[in-house]
Amino acid sequence: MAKRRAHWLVKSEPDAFSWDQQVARGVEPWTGVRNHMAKNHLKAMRVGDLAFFYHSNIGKEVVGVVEVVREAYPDPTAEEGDWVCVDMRAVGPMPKPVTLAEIKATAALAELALVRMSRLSVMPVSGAHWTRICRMGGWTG
DNA sequence: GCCAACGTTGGC
DNA sequence: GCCAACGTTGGC
Repeated sequence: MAKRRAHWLVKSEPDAFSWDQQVARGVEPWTGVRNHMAKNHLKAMRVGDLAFFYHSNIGKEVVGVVEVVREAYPDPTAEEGDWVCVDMRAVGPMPKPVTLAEIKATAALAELALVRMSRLSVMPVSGAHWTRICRMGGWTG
């Protein structure tokens, strides 16, 4: 049976860590998650899964796609608690970044966690939502 | 700068 | 174990 990839969305404030930095570094640990729901999503990620890279606060748009290259391991930036991080690799930029405003204006995306749970920083994206956002952003990868 | 959502903390 | 107070995130 073929392995089925899951899809995700991860948020970063570009002030702290931007898409350009992700691209410049290639592979980078995704650290700093301090929310249990988000942590559980990180733990569920498998090598080869793809994720949208979303800029929160500034931009408020999906700017690129990253791939999980190392599954959950202890977050070295956590001083206490069993927080985890994964390693992400930049796959490519969205030809046309998909803004939060566009997502909110799309009825088919009303159930997206980005809309429903605005504070969650790591979330799953259904196959249908993934395809839809890729189409909106001109992503053909 | 304000506010809503929501997680965490601490008193009881 | 409940709940009010408080802090943080993130959109506007």
